[in-house]
Amino acid sequence: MKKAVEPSAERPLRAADRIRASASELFYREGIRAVGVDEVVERAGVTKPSLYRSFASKDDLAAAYMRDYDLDFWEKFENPGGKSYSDPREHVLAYIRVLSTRAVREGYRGCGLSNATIEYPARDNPARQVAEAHKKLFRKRLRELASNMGARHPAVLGDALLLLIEGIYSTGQQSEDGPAQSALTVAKMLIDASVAKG
Amino acid sequence: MKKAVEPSAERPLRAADRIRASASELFYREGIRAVGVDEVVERAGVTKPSLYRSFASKDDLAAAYMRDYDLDFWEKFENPGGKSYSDPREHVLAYIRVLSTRAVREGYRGCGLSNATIEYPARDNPARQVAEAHKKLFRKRLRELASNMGARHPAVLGDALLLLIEGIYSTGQQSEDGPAQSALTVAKMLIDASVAKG
DNA sequence: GTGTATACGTACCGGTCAGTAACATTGTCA
DNA sequence: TGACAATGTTACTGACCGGTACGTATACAC
Repeated sequence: MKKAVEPSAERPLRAADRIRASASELFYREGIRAVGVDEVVERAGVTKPSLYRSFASKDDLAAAYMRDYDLDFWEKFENPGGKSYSDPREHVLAYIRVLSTRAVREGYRGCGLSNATIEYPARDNPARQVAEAHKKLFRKRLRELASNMGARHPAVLGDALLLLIEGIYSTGQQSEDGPAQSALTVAKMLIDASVAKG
Repeated sequence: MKKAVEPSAERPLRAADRIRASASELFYREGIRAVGVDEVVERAGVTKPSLYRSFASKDDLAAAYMRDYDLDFWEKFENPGGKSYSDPREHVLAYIRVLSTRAVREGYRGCGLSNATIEYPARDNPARQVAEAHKKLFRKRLRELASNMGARHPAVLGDALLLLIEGIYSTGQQSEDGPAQSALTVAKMLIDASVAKG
């Protein structure tokens, strides 16, 4: 049998992957602009040309970071705390519970996608474009969940939850002991006020 | 009568002030890290040594930008749309109305203070410190207004409003036609659900 | 072994960035 | 007129940053 020419699984971990991992960690913690490519490759234990063989530019690497972040996000959102939920209300509340717990811990750095949007105001930036596409989908998903909850105005409840969640991302970086600790209560208020009673 | 030695009012506008104005505009629009000192002085119509005669470093200039922003913010917050309000509920709603109108317009760039916190994750950064102090005060002020509204739990309503407002700042940059358009409705929901009826 | 492809490293380039030194110019007030 | 304060002019530095030209090591094919 011919040895499979799969683009290599296992193995000590290829340079490109080490770079992705290193970039994800550094870009999230310090911000994309603040981190130089030298720092990325050093932490990855590889050299610069290896980076530019797999990524066309730093912008391209940043976009890859965004895509990785996006994947990771959906895993966390759809299975908050590692569990899956059938009830949309419990689903959203579980995500917010897990999120707001993380958000009040020291060193929390918010949502990498939202942060990138702030670091790169230019619409045509590749990283920003990934982030924008993500947020569009996230909004749609929240609206869907709001609808499944039986909200009178799913669009409004969806937006309310999105505003709340983005508020958690943002204030979580501003201080520990921040408003995120009230987030779960607020989420319940919003849902209960939006869903027809009885 | 001796001519007052006020630190100079009127006059064609001093270099330091032109620099502050230029920096404020550029830092807000493009982000602090993205703007070089050369660009700041060029727009101000002055030269680099003038900048460094009035500011110790770029970080110091960024901190000055934060202080200017802070002043401007409180003016906008306490007198939304140029009017003053005695009723706390109307006051907050007026701010959110004006804010969310701005936030759905193209080119909106959110809150300069929140953005700086994201650009500078390090706690000891001078600009970030100004931003953090500001947010602490803002939270306190919102709690105060929530209390004046007669909220059952002023801390919770204050935090809810803060989360909402930060959510507007953030999502306003992500797209026009964004969730900010629902913000006023959401604010009313939050307040009504938090204030004892009857 | 020799060819070939893959994966990686060494060393460097040009540009930009924050910050400065030294000196010239202007306006104001006495 | 003379002194002082504020600003402009020019030119420079050293660090960093994104990006690249080019050489090297390993492994498999025949």
